[in-house]
Amino acid sequence: MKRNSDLQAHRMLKAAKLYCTKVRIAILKVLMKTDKPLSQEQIAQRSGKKRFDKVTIYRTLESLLKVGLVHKAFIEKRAWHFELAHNCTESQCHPHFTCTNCGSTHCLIEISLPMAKSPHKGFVIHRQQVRLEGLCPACV
Amino acid sequence: MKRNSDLQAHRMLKAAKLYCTKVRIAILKVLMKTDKPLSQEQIAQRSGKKRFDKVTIYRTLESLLKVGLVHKAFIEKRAWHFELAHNCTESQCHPHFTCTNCGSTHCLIEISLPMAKSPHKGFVIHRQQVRLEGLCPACV
DNA sequence: AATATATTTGCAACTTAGTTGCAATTTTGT
DNA sequence: ACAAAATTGCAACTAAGTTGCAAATATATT
Repeated sequence: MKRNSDLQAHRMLKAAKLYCTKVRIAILKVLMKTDKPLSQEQIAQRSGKKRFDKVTIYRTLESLLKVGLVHKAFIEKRAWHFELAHNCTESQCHPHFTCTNCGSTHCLIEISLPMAKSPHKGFVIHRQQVRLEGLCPACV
Repeated sequence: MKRNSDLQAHRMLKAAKLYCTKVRIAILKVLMKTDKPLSQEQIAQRSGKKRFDKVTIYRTLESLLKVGLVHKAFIEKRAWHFELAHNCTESQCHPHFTCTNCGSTHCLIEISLPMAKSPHKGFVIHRQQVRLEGLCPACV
């Protein structure tokens, strides 16, 4: 019995011409169920009792990253965090907010800043990431 | 024979009520001489033949960070990078640009984005960091 | 200048995040 | 069901950063 999210994951992988493997589907489902960027450790914890190897998870995330299905978010506590790439344009994702008090991270999808304009010096800007710090509603 | 930069480092530390130690002065001088954020490894390499212990460097940077003399910049290659806090306002530093081709990082001090406005949800934004990706003049 | 106190430093050992090589397994197209 | 291509899991490793503690240094006081 396949669920909606399974089918959706399948579709995403097919569209990206990636093999539909258990790990990839499991990870996509984990990311579909959350609204926060997750570390490999968090993904491992949430992807079912049969814990996948961390190497596999890293490699899976890398393959999903390469085809643009997920994004890497700024580090908190020195670990990369990943999330589905929905709601993001090619050049800009939503800002990520980290609470300096409790350390939690939130995606502020309501906010978007104008893209930085390249200075005359010959830099070509492709992507922009914004990270915000402050107090979350629970800690204000 | 003390140099200008020594005196300046001394003054900065005095003003911040920190002990004027060799490591702190050496690190401040290293950071004064560069316009890019440096990792502890890079700082170690540049702070003279008598290489300071990395623990010491990390702790020194932390003390400088706490009094606001330096800033931590976004990670590249999974390592924190540090730079003098000059040219930064309380709420926003200049954007950091990383070249996706050669991996070099530049401080784009000419650019500044408007501060993000907090959404109504009760988030209080204190600081904003912007990271840019693209091609540097050498790689265009 | 000598001393007492407070702070900082260096060492060793450890943790955490992420990577590499390779053999075994799984997925896909036929 | 089979072969080719891609993915997975394991073990071992690297790189970044941290902790505890004893020794060394900086500062203020005499």
